[in-house]
Formats: sequence, structure tokens, C-alpha cells
Amino acid sequence: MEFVEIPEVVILRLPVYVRALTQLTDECISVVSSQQLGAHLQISPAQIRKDLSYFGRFGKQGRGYNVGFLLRELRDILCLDRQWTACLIGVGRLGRAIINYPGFTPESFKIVSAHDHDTSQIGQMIGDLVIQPMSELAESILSKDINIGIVAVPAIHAQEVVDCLVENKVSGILNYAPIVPKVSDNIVLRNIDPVLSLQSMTFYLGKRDGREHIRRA
Amino acid sequence: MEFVEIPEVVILRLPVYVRALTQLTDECISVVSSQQLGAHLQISPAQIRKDLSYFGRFGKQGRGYNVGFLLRELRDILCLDRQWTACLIGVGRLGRAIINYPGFTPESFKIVSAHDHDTSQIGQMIGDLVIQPMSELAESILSKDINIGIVAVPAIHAQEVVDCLVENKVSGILNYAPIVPKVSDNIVLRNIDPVLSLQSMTFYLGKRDGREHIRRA
DNA sequence: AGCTGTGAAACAATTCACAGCA
DNA sequence: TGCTGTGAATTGTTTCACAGCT
Repeated sequence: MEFVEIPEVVILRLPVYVRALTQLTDECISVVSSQQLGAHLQISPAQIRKDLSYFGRFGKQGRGYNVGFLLRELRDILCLDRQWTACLIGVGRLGRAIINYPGFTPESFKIVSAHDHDTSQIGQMIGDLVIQPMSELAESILSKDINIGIVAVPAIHAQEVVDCLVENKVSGILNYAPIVPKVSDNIVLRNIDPVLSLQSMTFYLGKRDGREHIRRA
Repeated sequence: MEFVEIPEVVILRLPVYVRALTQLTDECISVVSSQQLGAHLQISPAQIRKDLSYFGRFGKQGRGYNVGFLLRELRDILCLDRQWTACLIGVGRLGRAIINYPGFTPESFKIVSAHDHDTSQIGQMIGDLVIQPMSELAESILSKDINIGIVAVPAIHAQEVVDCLVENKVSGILNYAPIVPKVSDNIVLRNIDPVLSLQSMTFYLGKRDGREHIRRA
């Protein structure tokens, strides 16, 4: 009897399961096997069963998993049953797209405060938020009990904004700036970087004959 | 003497190295050790050396790596010295933000065609592109020699758009829709999904006392 | 019969540690 | 001395295969 850390790769897959199960719920499918779920997500059934087994025994032998029950359990594990609050830093084009993105709110995340360094934008509305100066960030985080900072400023300012968020005690940061910011290890950091995705893609696109992906050892 | 496939994780790290080396170039630093580079990126020096060793011997013992040389080599490996062309499908708020994002063009990617299903938008300009109907997608891909499709349509339409791109022979797809699309395995797919990032983040945020991350085995 | 849950086996990635070169 | 490049060791992840439940 010993303690086992849950691998981060497993945690990264749970939201994918949540999404698939939500879709199955919408389709009024109430039971699913690891086989079926795996076929849907292109993940092996064994991996799904192993992933879930880190958290408990959610299935029934011979039947599979009850979709609604498993969905509730996973949402609970991921703490998706509460509303998480976020502040957005940077209201340029990217920031405006983020704030208007309709996908966050139904998924437990709400942007409740928007800030920018640029004083000429202060006071403007975007969506139902007033753009506030950086000097009010600390106050916003405190008074609105903000958990997550979303960084949408140019690369040059990203590290200082991240530092500022950390000082003001957000717990997680979603960073859209094209840098890998340094954060203390009690902060959960996620980076969104389409350019990195494209630049790794082209390795495979450029070498279509299938021989350059191997090397002589 | 045998052949070794290069692991995908290695390929995913190369663009990160490219970015760091580009920054060092801007700072007029001409030599860097795996130690220094690793400290900058929070990656172990051994991993950097191992990654690079899949492709050749770029360093000098006792000195380190020549920044300019290594950068050129990596850009060459990733095929970043050509201009890649992309078409954008979906010109809603997200699509507009993507098309106006200034980070793609300097990094070898150019959006040269924008399409939407919504006929009321056809003919409008965004940036320097005219919004075209889906019916002209095939023609655009062919005439503009488009390599990459960028999907920014609602989840419900994403799979059909992806299928359409695949039929018209793009080689890579950058998908912003919140689904895991099915593609044939000769297509390189990258997904951008901030909601999944946030939903895995909250696992760690919700369980701050540090004991729930372990289970009894 | 059909499917889960899970140790054990297989495979993959990372780190170690050191020979060898500048 | 300082650093690379790389086999070997270690650590992490996925798959296998089957006991056991429904």
C-alpha cells in the first residue's frame, strides 16, 4: 500500500473525456464502453481505463460506464463545478477576441476584469467590462477573488505582467504571449502558442518522402 | 548502425529553441552552452544536447553552440526558410483575430485566403483579403498553392470543414474549434484549445493542500 | 459473453555520467 | 578546465492480458 502521484499526462486527457462525455449526454447516450469512447477520441481503451483507475472505479464490468455519472465524477475531480474567475491583461485585438470568445463561460470560466497598460484605452467598454488601468489589478484580484490571469500582451511586456499577476496571488496563468515565462512552481502555467504549433508542423510537411525523419545511429 | 525515428516530443521542442536562439541573436550573444540555454528555457542541459544530437553535431566541446549557426540549422530542419501559405476558414470574431494576428507572417506563415459559409459576409474585406465563399476554397488552395488550413468555425461545422480541407489536399491543419477532428494519418493536425488548458489547470488549483494528488495504490 | 480494473511487460523519454575534444 | 555528444541507467507512459464481476 503506497501513494502514487497522478501523471500530468493523465490530467491533460481528463478534459478531453469531459468534452466527449458531454457530447454523448447531448446525444442521449447513457452508457459507453472504453472501447467506444476510445474509438471516438482515437485513444486506446486500455489507456482510458488506466487513466480513470487513478481516481476510482467508475465502470461496471460487462456494461461500461454510465455517461452522466462519469461526467459528474470527472467534473468534480477537475473542479469544474464551480465558476472560476479570470482577469484579462491586454485588450488589443487578441485580448478582445479572448474576452468575446463564447466558449469560456459555459465551461466554468468567466473573465470578470480587463486591464491594460495603455492609458488611452482606460474606461472603454469591451463586452460588459470597463477597461481598467494596471494600477487597479491588485484591487480587482482581491475584491473579485480572481483565480486566473490571462496574459494577452506583447512578448516584451509579458514577463512583467506575469510577475505582477504572481505577486498579486493568482493561482494559474493562461499565457498567450510568445514567450515561456518564468513562474514560481506553485503557479500553474498554460501556454497558448499557435506559432509553435505551426513551426513543429512544418517539420513533417517539408519532408514528405518519409525518409528524412530517420537518422543513422 | 540502425535507423531511429525522431520522437515527436523532440520536434515539438525545436521551435522553442528557435525562439530562444532568435532572442539571443537580437541580444548579440553569439555563443551559448546547453547549460545557459536550458536555464533560460527551464529545460535540462542534457535534454537539449540529446535533442540536438538527433540531427547532427552542432556544438564545440569546451565552448558551446554558435547561436547563428545553430539557429540556421534548426530553421532548416523545421523548413522555416520558406514562406508557408495558409487559408482561413471562418471569419467570425476568432477568425478575424487570427487574420490580424501579427505573429504569423514574420515566422514564415502567411494567410492568403479567407473563406466563410455565411453568404452575407462574402465580399467584405478583412485586412487585405476579400472574404470568399466555401465554393471557391478548392480553387484558392490550388491556385495559391496553399499548404495549411486554419479552422476557426463553430464546433458543429468543424469536422465538415476539416474534411473539405483534406479533400482539397492541404497538408496540415491548425484547428481552433473545440473538437478533436478525425483526419487521415498523412495530415498533420495541431489543435489550439484554451478551454482544455484551463480545465486541466483547475485540477491543480482546486487541490491546494497537496494531498489529493496522490492515491492509495 | 462482455467489459472493467489492474499488475506485469513493453516501450518511450529523460537524466546520468563520462570519454574525448578545444 | 569546460563543454559536447552519447551509451547506459533510470524514470515515466502505454499496452497487454487476464482475473473477476454482471
